[in-house]
Amino acid sequence: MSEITKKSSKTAALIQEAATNMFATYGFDGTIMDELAAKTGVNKASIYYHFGSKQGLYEACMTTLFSGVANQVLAAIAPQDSVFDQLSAFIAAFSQAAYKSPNMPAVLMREMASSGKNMPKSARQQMQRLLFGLKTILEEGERKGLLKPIQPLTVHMMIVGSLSLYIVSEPLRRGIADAPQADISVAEMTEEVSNLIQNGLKVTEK
Amino acid sequence: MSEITKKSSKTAALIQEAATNMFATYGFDGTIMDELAAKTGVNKASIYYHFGSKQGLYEACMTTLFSGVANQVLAAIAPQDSVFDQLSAFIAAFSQAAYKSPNMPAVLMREMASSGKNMPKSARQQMQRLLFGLKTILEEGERKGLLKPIQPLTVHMMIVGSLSLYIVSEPLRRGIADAPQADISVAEMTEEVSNLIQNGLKVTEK
DNA sequence: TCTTTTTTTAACTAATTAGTTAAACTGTTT
DNA sequence: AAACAGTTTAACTAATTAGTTAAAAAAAGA
Repeated sequence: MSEITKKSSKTAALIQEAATNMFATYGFDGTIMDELAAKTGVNKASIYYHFGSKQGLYEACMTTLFSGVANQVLAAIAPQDSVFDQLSAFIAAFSQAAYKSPNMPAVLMREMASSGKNMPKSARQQMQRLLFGLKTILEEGERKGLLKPIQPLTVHMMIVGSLSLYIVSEPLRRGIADAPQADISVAEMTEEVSNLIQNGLKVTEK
Repeated sequence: MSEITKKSSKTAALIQEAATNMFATYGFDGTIMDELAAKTGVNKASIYYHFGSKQGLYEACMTTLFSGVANQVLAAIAPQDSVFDQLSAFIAAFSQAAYKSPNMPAVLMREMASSGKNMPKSARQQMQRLLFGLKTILEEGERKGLLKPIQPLTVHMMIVGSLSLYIVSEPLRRGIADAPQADISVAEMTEEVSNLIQNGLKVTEK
């Protein structure tokens, strides 16, 4: 073990995991370092030893939380597939990534509401890469005469906005006892979003 | 003047307006009462006199912020119109309401990320009424054989999620200087969302 | 105009919060 | 085994935060 010991990496990871959950649930200001220490069983000074400050901890959490999102989504897209399959794969992969890590959409929404001022550059870049990947699909579809022209940002917002809102609202929807039938699973939601977007963009015969 | 004086209603309104902006920007925990007092030029004790507590102030702000949203949207729908026009009017009215009051989508997103735990019942009811109004349109469209079957919640999430995310991300998008052409106006976004959803739901000839 | 009620104020309070210190403990290297 | 480096700890600190008090000021009512 050279720079980082086993113990230290375990402690740091434990802190980071708990902190990510708290930041997603309570926001930056609502996450209290004493509570985080209590939650992890780690002494508060250890947190400062490993991460330097609350802000430093936040940035580490965000960097990890958003790292790989774009990779996962872009990796799910096979360029030789039809643009419809590419689009479908994009939506499904984003949905899966967000569902597997609900802290990500929650933080994304908080950061957007705060004008992204605490969002590290690396996280922003991940979002940019998503938009660019989607743009590539849409442009190809338009070029082949299969998809209608549309602003990539519109489609991006519809995918990210709807699925993020759906996923983070799960606890709230579960609490609404008067509308049990109104709720749907993430798989169903994803498929419906995907179908609607594909049908909405598909060039139809006139 | 009986229960509430002119001066008191002016002061309370001034506090509430400034507080709403701050809650939307910084969240509940990030909004500091001393700063709110400084921003309004009102003594902090006056805030407590009028609203009782920070939580009481928050609830007053939220109640006002969300009041009328459903009314505005539902009022924009003419039941004798085609379901496409109804849908279009729904989307346009929500977009306008959110754009005119960007604090609303910002708070909505924050509250969703926090499982809505600080969201007053009245605000929740407004959202429920929106979903119900949309459900009515979709069911009518399906009954008439004009719209494909789809879960109202899916469409609701797509409208609210995409437009809210778009509107609150405006400051962030403006800050991204390397993609000026990638941005679009709210009118264009609204129209594209509306067209895509309508085309995506439209029953086509086989 | 006087009395009552409402509102605002300056100053204060107790609790909370992010962060710090230096010693003790643990792990690594020679 | 000793020296060095890394990590954790208990206790502490200064600043901040939500909230309070009682008097002064303003507004309303008779």
